[in-house]
Amino acid sequence: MVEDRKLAVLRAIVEDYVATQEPVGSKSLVDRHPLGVSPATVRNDMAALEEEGFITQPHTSAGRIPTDKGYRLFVDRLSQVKPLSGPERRAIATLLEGAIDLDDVVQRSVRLLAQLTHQVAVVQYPTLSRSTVRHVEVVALSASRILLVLILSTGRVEQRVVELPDDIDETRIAELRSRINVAVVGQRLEVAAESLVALPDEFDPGQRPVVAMLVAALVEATTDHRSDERVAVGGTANLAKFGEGFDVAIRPMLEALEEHVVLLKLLGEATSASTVTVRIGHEGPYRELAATSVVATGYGPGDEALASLGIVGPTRMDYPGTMAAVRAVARYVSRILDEG
Amino acid sequence: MVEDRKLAVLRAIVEDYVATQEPVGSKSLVDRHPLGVSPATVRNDMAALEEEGFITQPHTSAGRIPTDKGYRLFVDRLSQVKPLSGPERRAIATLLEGAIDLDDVVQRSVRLLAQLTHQVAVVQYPTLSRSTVRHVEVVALSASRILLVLILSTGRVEQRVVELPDDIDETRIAELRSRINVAVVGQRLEVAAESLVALPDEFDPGQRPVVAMLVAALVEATTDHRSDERVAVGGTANLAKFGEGFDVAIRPMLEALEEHVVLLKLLGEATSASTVTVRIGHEGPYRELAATSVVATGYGPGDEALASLGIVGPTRMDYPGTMAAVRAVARYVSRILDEG
DNA sequence: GCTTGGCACTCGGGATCGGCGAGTGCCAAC
DNA sequence: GTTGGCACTCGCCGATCCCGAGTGCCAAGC
Repeated sequence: MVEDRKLAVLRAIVEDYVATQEPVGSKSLVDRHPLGVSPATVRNDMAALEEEGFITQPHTSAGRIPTDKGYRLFVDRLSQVKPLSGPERRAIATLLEGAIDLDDVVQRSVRLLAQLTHQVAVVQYPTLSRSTVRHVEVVALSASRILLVLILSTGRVEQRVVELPDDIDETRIAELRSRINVAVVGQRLEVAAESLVALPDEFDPGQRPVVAMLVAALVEATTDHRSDERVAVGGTANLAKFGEGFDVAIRPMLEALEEHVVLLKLLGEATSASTVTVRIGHEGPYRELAATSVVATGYGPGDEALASLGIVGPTRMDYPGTMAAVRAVARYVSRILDEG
Repeated sequence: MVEDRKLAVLRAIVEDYVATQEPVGSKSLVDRHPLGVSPATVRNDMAALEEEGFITQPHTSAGRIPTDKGYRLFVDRLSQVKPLSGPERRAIATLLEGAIDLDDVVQRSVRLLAQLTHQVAVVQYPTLSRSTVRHVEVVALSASRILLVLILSTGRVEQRVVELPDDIDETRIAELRSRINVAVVGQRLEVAAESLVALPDEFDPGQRPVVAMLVAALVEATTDHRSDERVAVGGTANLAKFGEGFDVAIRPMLEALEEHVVLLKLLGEATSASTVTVRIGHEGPYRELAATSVVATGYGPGDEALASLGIVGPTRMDYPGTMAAVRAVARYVSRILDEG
């Protein structure tokens, strides 16, 4: 079947190009792959593939390299997922299980991902808005200074200091603490914010101003999405692999990595926890990143995606291996979050 | 005075080289600086400076560039501190004052430093060991799971979950909370750790195992210096300025930036809060970083250095400007920490 | 009708080479 | 100690050339 062989040729081109970083010609292709046909035949197929836009020549009289469209076809139809090796799985499991707290989980994941894929890894911190309130602590730092500590189901801790106009005694604080907790523990953040807003009305008129101040600080802490934008980046040193194509590839990537908003947008397209999303080259909104691809997926306890993680690298990358690594890490992280 | 002019020549060479990135010759030197002598004279001085090891020629028949020794002399004796502009000072102040919590302060500082210096900025999180305990919170997550939250004077929060063998009721927890706080609030971490170790003995023998478990977790949290090693890195995109000398300069830097331990060692030499330390090229322990310099200083409330911050960049950098920026940021950050 | 070997052609990359010019060191004169 | 003059050095740049990998096309073969 001719069509099948054409696809086999495309697959072979992608694999060779990713491995060697050099345009691949018809001769070397038949040498390295058991296609069972002559170079001339492969040339015909290549001409057809080029016609259809899957491959291109950097210049006349050079081999072919895949286009973004070619990579896309490869990723969608030609690549089978490459399962991780046993040792790799074990390494992931043991490394992540040693994590102490949420920060540590994120840090470790990002390192892990960078090591496994040899690319730049990006891990978004779990979103605040989808997590629930585990506990609210009210502490008197001095007679009129109150420290509020908000502990979330994901292990995240937010804190705010509130300066009160008047002194307040321990009994009051204890009462406040218990009533606030009764009102919000176990609720999702958005819901908790609503419950909080209604809270001052339940108190004596005399106390309401104080309660209102505390509530305001808490609401601010729950609705402040600044921290949603936190990401950890790792494996930047892998950029050094390039060497060639500096301006085209590395500079824009370094810039993007600084801009966490951009990163989040890139990752954000991948919201489902069960699928690995691949954005190839120009497919994204950023023209400067035309030479880079993003492989990302959501993660979180259950099948609910609290946040995304993934890698950013050159379009010319090992997609099957990378996708497998991203998926594996996402699963393990989700499991850890489930237990914690 | 001849010796004076030789130093003036050195200063001019450093300034020109930093500005143009190109070896500077005798002719262009006299054109751009009011030395009041002819190129020939400058050549004589240059020969002497080269003899003494302050400058060198990349190859015969090229201009001169400063050696590490030349930069050292320049930094120590020839450069006068370049005060920041008013707008710059104001920008620093307003940006840092908008910070919400410790994390935010660090993040903002690192960005600021990167922007001001156009180099890669590194800020170490305040060391745990020198800060004091502000509050310890004990929260029951379930009947037998306890969450410990340790809040420090620097605004840092550490948390640990402890699984108890038996259930524990709220009264006990309240008692534990209050006694633990009485024992440690206001103490430095090392002291607090000691107070904690003695604590179980004050309880009934029946309660001691539980107390001991909580204490162990707290002691671990206070003495765990893992978190001392936390650093924030920013401005990596500034590395793209290089372009040339990729392998020699950028690759090792990217690698060092990944290795936080290495970074800390580099910054760590700068422990004093009042002086800005400069390490030039080969002066440090890392041979791979021979093409890079570090400008760093300590910071912290009062004159006590809780941690370090600084920048890493090519030896060929604007030392006066960079030193001024590093010092200014350190001062403002210290002030913020003082108030918070 | 696909496949294949042959063949002329293209063109980028590396090697070679010569001229240009910035910069030097030295020396004699001031 | 400073200066102008001068011969010399050597890296950079552009021009030229050649090689070889790779192509497209065509005619013959299965």
